[in-house]
Amino acid sequence: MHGHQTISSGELAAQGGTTSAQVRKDLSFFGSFGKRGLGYSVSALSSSLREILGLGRQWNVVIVGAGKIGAALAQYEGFRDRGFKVVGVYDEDPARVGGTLDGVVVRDQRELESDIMKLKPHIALIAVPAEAAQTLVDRVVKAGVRAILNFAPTPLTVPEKVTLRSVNMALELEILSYALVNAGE
Amino acid sequence: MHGHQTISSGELAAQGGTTSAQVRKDLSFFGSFGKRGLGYSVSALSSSLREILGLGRQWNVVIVGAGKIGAALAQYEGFRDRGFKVVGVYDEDPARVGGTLDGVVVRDQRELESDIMKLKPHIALIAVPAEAAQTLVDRVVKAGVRAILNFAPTPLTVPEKVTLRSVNMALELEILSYALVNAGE
DNA sequence: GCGGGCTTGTGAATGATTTCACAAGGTAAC
DNA sequence: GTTACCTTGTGAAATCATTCACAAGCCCGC
Ligand SMILES: NC(=O)c1ccc[n+]([C@@H]2O[C@H](COP(=O)([O-])OP(=O)(O)OC[C@H]3O[C@@H](n4cnc5c(N)ncnc54)[C@H](O)[C@@H]3O)[C@@H](O)[C@H]2O)c1
Ligand SMILES: NC(=O)c1ccc[n+]([C@@H]2O[C@H](COP(=O)([O-])OP(=O)(O)OC[C@H]3O[C@@H](n4cnc5c(N)ncnc54)[C@H](O)[C@@H]3O)[C@@H](O)[C@H]2O)c1
Repeated sequence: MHGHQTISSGELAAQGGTTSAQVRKDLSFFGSFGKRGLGYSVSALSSSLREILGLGRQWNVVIVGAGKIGAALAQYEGFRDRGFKVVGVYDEDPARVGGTLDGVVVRDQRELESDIMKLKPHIALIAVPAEAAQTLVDRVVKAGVRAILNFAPTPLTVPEKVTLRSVNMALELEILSYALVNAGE
Repeated sequence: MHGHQTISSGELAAQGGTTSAQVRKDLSFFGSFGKRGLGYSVSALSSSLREILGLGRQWNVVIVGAGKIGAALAQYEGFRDRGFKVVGVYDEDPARVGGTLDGVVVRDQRELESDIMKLKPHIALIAVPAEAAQTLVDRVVKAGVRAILNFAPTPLTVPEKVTLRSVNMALELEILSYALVNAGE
């Protein structure tokens, strides 16, 4: 941020909107990265965290559903920049299959299982309507995917060995709605 | 779900992936909605919660940034279905200004302040590049918006009276990355 | 090499959240 | 009406998370 070589827990806390003690406790979970009296070396901390988070390497991603949000995700530079590479996009709509999104061709969802066996993607993004989401999750899990990020606004279940996270934007708006109704109390 | 008239805390918990005690404690924060021995009336609970969350009414939303994610959000039916209406979309790119997204015309970001004063939207969605996000947040706050949902992967600050929530998809992927690296330990 | 000034790493204290457990109250069958 | 059975609502206990506070360690100037 300032081009400093080193940064203190207090400065990190200010940037992240938390407290210095919190930053130190969190980092101490992984080990001791700081130097007393000085703080943390920005470059050493950054590379240690990248290592710990598994960001040194490339992760391959498939996107299921090439609609509005699926297309936006497929073309999102923020993923590529961070080492997440879209290796496949799938849809059931013949009008979308065969189209191209940021260099990746949209393929028929019937190819999903065989492609996953072949490409061995690490992560699947689920961007289909809520009604179809569980079915697609079951299919990618069966084909071997162990990490899923879901955008459909519906609860999903996965086996224990699979990590599932969900982004629920409508819920976010409902939380804002509640905050607005209860503002100034 | 089953067409039941009534539902127990245990069934709600199973659906939401939590525990029955948790459901009852959470609901008790707002009042007593259940009948002992029977559970909760689905319709009464649903309308009470809609009331409490402020979902009876329509909330007007402006979207700042008509790029890939902004366009997807502008056309997202899930928002309209839940009473969130997109009343304006803004961009700085002349190639996008004047275009139409789901019936809403994209307007020049220079009109942002005057439009907000006029339309009085309740919520702003920020879908511009990270570098521009804080500036746009400051502008919509100054113009009177009290609730913001941010999609740019950057920390933002707002005055205390304003509610800010952020959706950080790259962070979600990093969490999955960490889970994959530490799988089976 | 020594002392002053900073900042880490971490136990202990405090605060928040979740889980437990059960009395109170309701249903329904007979 | 009585009994057998459920489920809520909620204090108390247990767990989890944050904040406090400070000894230990490191840098730097002298
Ligand atoms: N658009 C948004 O901004 C947005 C935001 C948050 C969440 N979501 C959620 O993301 C999901 C997709 O939303 P969208 O707006 O992109 O809708 P969309 O209708 O534009 O896209 C859905 C796509 O999924 C495809 N599809 C349907 N069934 C399929 C199947 N079995 N296999 C493969 N593909 C299938 C459809 O052909 C379509 O292309 C929905 O669950 C929605 O609630 C969307
Ligand atoms: N595409 C995705 O799936 C995705 C997912 C998560 C987060 N995001 C984030 O959302 C933001 C937008 O991403 P995108 O992929 O839509 O990028 P994009 O480049 O497609 O869109 C950004 C838009 O913002 C406009 N813009 C730039 N400065 C502006 C200003 N001062 N006023 C008004 N408009 C302005 C640009 O003209 C462009 O149309 C980024 O911060 C990105 O990190 C995108």
